[in-house]
Amino acid sequence: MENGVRSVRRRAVTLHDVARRAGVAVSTASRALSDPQRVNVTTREHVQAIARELGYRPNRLAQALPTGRTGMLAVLVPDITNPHNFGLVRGAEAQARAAGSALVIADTQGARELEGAHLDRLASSVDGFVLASSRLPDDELRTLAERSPVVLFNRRVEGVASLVTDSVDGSRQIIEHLVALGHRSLAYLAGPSAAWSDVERWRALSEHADAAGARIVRCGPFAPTLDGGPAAADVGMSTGATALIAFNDLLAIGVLRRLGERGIAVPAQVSVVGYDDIFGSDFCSPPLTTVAGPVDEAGRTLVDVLLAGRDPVPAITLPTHLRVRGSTGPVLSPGSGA
Amino acid sequence: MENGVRSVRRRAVTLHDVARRAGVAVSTASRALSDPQRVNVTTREHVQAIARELGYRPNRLAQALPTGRTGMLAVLVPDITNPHNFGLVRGAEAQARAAGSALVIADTQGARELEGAHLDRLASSVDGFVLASSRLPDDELRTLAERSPVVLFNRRVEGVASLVTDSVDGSRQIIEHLVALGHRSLAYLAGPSAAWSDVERWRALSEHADAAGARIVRCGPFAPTLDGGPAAADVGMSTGATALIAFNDLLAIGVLRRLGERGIAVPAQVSVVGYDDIFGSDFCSPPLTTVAGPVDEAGRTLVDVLLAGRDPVPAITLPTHLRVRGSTGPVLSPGSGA
DNA sequence: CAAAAACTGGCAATCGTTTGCCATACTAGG
DNA sequence: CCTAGTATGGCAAACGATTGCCAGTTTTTG
Repeated sequence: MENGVRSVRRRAVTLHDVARRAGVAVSTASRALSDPQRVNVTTREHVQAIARELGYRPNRLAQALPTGRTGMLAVLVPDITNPHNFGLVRGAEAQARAAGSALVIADTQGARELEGAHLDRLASSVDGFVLASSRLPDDELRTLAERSPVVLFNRRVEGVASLVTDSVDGSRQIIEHLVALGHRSLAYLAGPSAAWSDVERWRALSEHADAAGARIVRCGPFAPTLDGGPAAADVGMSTGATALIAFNDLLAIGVLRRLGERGIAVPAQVSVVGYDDIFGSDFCSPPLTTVAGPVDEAGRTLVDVLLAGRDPVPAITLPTHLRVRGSTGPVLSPGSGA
Repeated sequence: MENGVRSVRRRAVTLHDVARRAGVAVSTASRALSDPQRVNVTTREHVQAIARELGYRPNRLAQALPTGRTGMLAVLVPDITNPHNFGLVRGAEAQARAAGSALVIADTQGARELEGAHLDRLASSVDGFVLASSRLPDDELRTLAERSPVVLFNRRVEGVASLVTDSVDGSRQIIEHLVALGHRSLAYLAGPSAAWSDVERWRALSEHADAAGARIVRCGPFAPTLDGGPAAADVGMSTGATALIAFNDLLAIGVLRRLGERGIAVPAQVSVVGYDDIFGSDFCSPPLTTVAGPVDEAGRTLVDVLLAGRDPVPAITLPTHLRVRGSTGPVLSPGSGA
């Protein structure tokens, strides 16, 4: 009856409180709540009723100590600002929530040291890591994976679980598309050289371009942000290429803006392609042709892999497809235009 | 010398290991690391050296249990997808990191129950909550604030720390701007009615419109997303208004797209305004006139407030300003156009 | 009807750290 | 030289759960 106090006290209701009130031992109370069949139905229901009445909420920290399961998953991204990562985070969040876990987000700023610091900092607090576009060297990742569950996104390392969106095939589709439109001289506007996907994309692009008989040059690296656009656009144009392939959409949109400022018509004078199909790439002007991957699904799957454990270490590849929009068009011979 | 094992074992180095190796009690080891002046300089340095040598990392969970400080902050947003929240998260992350804390992100989907569930779930795992656009009733928020540190973003509740971007003043600026352009008939495309800022914005808009002698009608509510755009645009146009004010930029951009599809020229036939100045509002077409606030700063300040404690409960207002872009223009009399 | 099996509930150790308190040793003051 | 005061380090009790093991009490089985 000392119920009406609605007290100012901060102390939360613990299992001890429940046990005392129910007249049983803590161990029994614990089992009544988490291991139902281990305790007599009447006792169990009594304890559960008391717990409900008292508004008992288990202290997750205290639970985590003996069990080793914290119910937290960490997601490390190189740049929270990049809308690309938000699809990932959204998918991961959804799946984590469904599994009763919460998500810790950290921004590594694409810096190896910061990534390591976060890893150290969080190691004891989370059940596993999703590492998006990790910049850590292969062996460090392998070592890490030995001591805690890790799954890589858009990075492949032998022996470590990973999921990539198939940007190799995406690159093929880009080349195919551009060549079909008559482009023979292309420029790749590179992202950070520490990024695995930059290497992958460039490799695939150049191979397929070769195979298709097109010329492609690599410019950069540029900052993979809107702000990287101007520099990339100018360098790209100076190569004389008729199509610019940007490391990602952020850069591509930045390029588009710069071209607009300079009065260069897209796609009449130059075509532009990106990767990721981020928020905004469908309503920038012109809308961007880009390689889309199922990011939400990626987020969900990554969390799944993390929670499922990984005996045959999975190396998943999610398909991509080229979303053709207004930023690419047929190459115009110099005299054919206006 | 059994160092070279580089073992497969997962067990992390604990304080016990350090203490044993250093030949001191755990308590001494603990103090040597966290309360330096409590222990003799030689002992202290010896312990620290051992700790370093063994690569000791304190288990944050175990630390959190007795101290009550977890070093985690939770940020609850109604929609991770909304780029508006990116800025907030980015700012919060930066400040949290600077303070040695990590960030837990949860998506409430604008649903009261889910928000409550997350709150319950995380209460014991975090040092405090940043609640963005909370949908919880005032008294629940007050109760919550009594038992754990809470700071509200874009919501004001007596007795609870809060920070809002001044959308009241932003609304004034919108009206002033539109009226100056000759608009006298306006429509507000409302967001979720459970959203505090929707109420605020509408109140300020209608007051200022009245004062300026303009007519304004309220339509909706609409989903505050790109997908809400078509419905909002169509209803808005049916009112005969010459300017549409959307609850947020997401909705506004959706509206812009719909108007484009319907062949309605912006701003020639109708002007469009949004709130938030999200990523993309500067490169959609036409670029969106919108009320911008310092979101990054907001994120940082929110975390500051949370960590600082709050004796005179702070109620901060951050200034906003209207960023005029291409989506608003002078009202054209029917005959004056083409 | 006795013995074995199955149920229930409790004791106590454990997870890794922090921290109040006590004991010892050493320093300084009178 | 004795006493009061101050470093220094250790013991052990938290923090709030989980869980292995054991002891009673059923129930089942032959």
